[in-house]
Amino acid sequence: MPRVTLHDVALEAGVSDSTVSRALRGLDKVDEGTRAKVKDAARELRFSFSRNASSLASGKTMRLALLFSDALNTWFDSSVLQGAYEVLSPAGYDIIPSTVSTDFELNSFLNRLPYDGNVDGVIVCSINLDTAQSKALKKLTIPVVGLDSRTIDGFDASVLMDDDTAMDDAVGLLQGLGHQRIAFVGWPAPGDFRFSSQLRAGAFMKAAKRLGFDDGSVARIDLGKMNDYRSPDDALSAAAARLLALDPRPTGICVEVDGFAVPLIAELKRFGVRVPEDMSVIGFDDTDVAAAVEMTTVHQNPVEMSRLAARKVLALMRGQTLDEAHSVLRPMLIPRKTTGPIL
Amino acid sequence: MPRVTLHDVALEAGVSDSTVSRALRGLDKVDEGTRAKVKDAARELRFSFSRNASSLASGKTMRLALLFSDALNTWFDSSVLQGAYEVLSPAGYDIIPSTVSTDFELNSFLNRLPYDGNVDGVIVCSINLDTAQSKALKKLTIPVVGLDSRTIDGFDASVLMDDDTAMDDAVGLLQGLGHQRIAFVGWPAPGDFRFSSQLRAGAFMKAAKRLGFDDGSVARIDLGKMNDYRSPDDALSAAAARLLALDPRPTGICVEVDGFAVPLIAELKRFGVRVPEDMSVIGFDDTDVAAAVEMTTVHQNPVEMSRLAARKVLALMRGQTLDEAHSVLRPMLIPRKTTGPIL
DNA sequence: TTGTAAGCGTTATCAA
DNA sequence: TTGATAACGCTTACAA
Repeated sequence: MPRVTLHDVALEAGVSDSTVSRALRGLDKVDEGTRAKVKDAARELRFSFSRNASSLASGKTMRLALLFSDALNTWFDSSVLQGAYEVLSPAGYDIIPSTVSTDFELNSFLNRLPYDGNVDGVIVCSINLDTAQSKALKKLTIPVVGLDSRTIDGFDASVLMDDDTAMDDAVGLLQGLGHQRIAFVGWPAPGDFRFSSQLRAGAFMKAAKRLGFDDGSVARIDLGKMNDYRSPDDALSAAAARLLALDPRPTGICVEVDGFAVPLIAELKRFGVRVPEDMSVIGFDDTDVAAAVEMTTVHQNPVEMSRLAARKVLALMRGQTLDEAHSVLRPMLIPRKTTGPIL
Repeated sequence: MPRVTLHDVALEAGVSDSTVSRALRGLDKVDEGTRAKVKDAARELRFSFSRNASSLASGKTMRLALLFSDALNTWFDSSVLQGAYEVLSPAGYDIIPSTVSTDFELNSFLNRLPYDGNVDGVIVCSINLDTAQSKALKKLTIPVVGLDSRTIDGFDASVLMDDDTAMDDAVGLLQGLGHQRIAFVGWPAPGDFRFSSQLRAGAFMKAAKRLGFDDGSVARIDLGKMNDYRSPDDALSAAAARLLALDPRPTGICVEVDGFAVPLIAELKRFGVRVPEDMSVIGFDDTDVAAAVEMTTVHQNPVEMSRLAARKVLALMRGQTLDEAHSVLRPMLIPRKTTGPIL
């Protein structure tokens, strides 16, 4: 099956190559009559552009890279994929996902980028860059937007969640329900990175302080990295054990992500701790699972966040300037059945 | 930031362009001394290949298209993305997801493909092709593998689940628990397509017959398409209402997908039907949500299926032949807490 | 409004 | 083992 080229269409339509190019790309300064003729020929021959050739000639690749630090089938990452696809695909862009799980991989990615020319833009997801990495980004000629990153440094644009306010809401709910002793349970992240973990734990401590909890009544459980455990179940047991060992034992906890909070509740039950009678639990994300078990959680919408980020790269790739380069979204606390008053 | 080209490296290393190309691609017939020299120059200049130029010259794009009929952030599709990424990325391939939701879109995709030359292969996911479409595929010069499709017609290779056996297991469990009246609840699929719905409904009816249920004791609820409803909640209410209207009312049901089964259970509870006391429910997929609510379901592993499919395209793209082009995987019934004996 | 021709950055063929 | 040189399929000045 020999490739049908622009030239074939030109021959068929009886015009020059450049006219075909112009006609098919919808440029002006083309007689509508010839355009119709060309389109007919193209349709008949089933012509479609070689993106490679177009890219090579024009310098635009019409491709965008999405960089993740976790698996593509996680709730957050797959939502980002979908959101980005929704806005980029109609604009004619292909999206190309990649993942990195170590700083080494991240650095290779970042180092290759500036000289690479294989994509027109990048969305970087849930990755916190260090100073050197941010600096590397600044040298790029293609736009890079950060999504769910800690800082906006180095990014041409970004979309972040306001974790502080969310945490105020969450801790505020526990306080309002009468809880005096509270704790934060960090999620053992996969890979080398610390994600936003440190962020949420820090936000929790700040919120607690702001709301008047004293040091003795606030605990923080840091479980390290997932790789430190033989299995996710082990991490879960560790979390439950450490929680119950706390003295005084907290009656209200925030768990960094829903995906860890839901099985933790089951694990707690196994230890004889009822939720919410003995302990109130608040998660973060509002995934399907959280909704299914009616867990109180902090809702965020990564599809929407990603659409916004994609609109930003798109504008930047088109050479436009953004009126608001850096957006901060407000997550929303959804009280459900895993939080209750002190009995 | 001017692009660093192969030529720049050649200049730096004091050799010809072609030598750089050969050296960097690891081809033989290159003196190891010069190769080292070239590599040094490349590293120093931070050179990386332009995929576009390589593709144009070589005819290989090193890109693979993934075609879905549903959103990228669904459980199944995102798992496929991840599985494919795991095997194709190390092999140097980029993966490019696209979605189609109408037959028209599907046809445009298929028609463009053969003359397109923008990808080296395609994985088609959960899409049932009609005869004309299968025929169109056969003309392609790039390999196309089907994943979770109804038939293997037109595909160079495929990975399917054995829905029949799974259904035998599911219906068998209900029967074993003493249920005399059973029903299948179809999931109102989004978009134009019917996915594997018809397949599972059909498999259910067959399994029931095989196990000795007579026509009067088996019901099948077809809810049409999601687009027919104002909201997913409406579809849910419709399902529950139709179920309860059944006379005699079934005591055991199979629901096409977990994602519909879980909220349906909640809806049933609202109607005063307890699960499993009044009605046993079996789902399909074994998603996180199913596990979280301890629902009996039929487990399948789309990440693993996708890895297998990806290995197949990869081999085909490399011109190898497959010893087993078409694989059928066996799903597994996981009994949990939504099924119980007749009380 | 249309055509000519020079790239774009590689690979591949053929000589050397 | 290396080096010219002609593709690859398109875009884009510039000329007509």
